[in-house]
Amino acid sequence: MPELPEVETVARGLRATLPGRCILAVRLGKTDFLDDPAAITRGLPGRTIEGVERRGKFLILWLSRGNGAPRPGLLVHLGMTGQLMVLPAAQPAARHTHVVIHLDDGRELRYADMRRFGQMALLDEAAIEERLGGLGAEPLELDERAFCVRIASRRARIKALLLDQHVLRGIGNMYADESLWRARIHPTRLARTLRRKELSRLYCAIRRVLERAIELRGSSVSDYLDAEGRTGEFQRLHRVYGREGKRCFRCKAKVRRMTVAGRSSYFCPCCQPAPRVRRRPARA
DNA sequence: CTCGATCCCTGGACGC
DNA sequence: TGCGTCCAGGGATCGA
Repeated sequence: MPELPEVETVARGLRATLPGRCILAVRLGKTDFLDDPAAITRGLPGRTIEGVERRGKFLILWLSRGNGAPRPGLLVHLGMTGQLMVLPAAQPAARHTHVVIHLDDGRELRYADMRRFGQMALLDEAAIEERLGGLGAEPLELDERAFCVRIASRRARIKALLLDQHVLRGIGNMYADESLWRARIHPTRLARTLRRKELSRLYCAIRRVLERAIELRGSSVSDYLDAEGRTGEFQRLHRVYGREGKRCFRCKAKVRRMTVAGRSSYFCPCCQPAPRVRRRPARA
């Protein structure tokens, strides 16, 4: 599952090799996940890739503009199973490859996505800004005070807030659970009940987890691969995610799983004590 | 504002 | 061996 560290790893891989390359042609497979397939096949050829940016879980390939027109960009979201790789044209395409972008150096930028939960759109800069305008802050560019301001007054459960891309952008289910475990906070705690010390622990935990995960090129739990086709290694440092029934690394209690905000949440019932009062709609 | 439910999609795990 | 069923989840959307 590509979250911030995985997308950052892909972005770095693409940034190392794509800028300056010109797009010769585009070939599409299944197109049901593209908002405008024709815009992509018509609009990409002839453009030069100028830069690669990540925003939350989105990637933007900035492209050369034609005669004073607004700057175009290819906006990409990897969804659950999306992979972007730069490979020699001679190499056979992997299964579920749905977008092939031919480059002027004999390589191809390929997008494969088994479940097609991803997105890809060719838009001008204003449209990209508009589309991404609702995103929250970059977790690694936010100081502790600003983090507290965003979280402290909210009534929602902390896990739901961490997953909400309008609050912080880039955190998904794995890194939310890993951060909450490190901060010793139960996923159903209401954000506004978190004490200052807990908020501080959570802020630090998020930073450490994301920074370390980026160093290790992300987590390959299912089929995540980076732009060069390599796996990440941070899954080796996972402490709770996917470890239901196994022993907590801190206290040896058994890791539990419950659904929070519609997603599986793994936590240690001992290190991350549940809130005492659960909200129940009063019913006469 | 916050919640749960629903949909999109495929492969892998599981039960019989 | 083979089939059916369930589940995983990012994000959008809808109704409560």
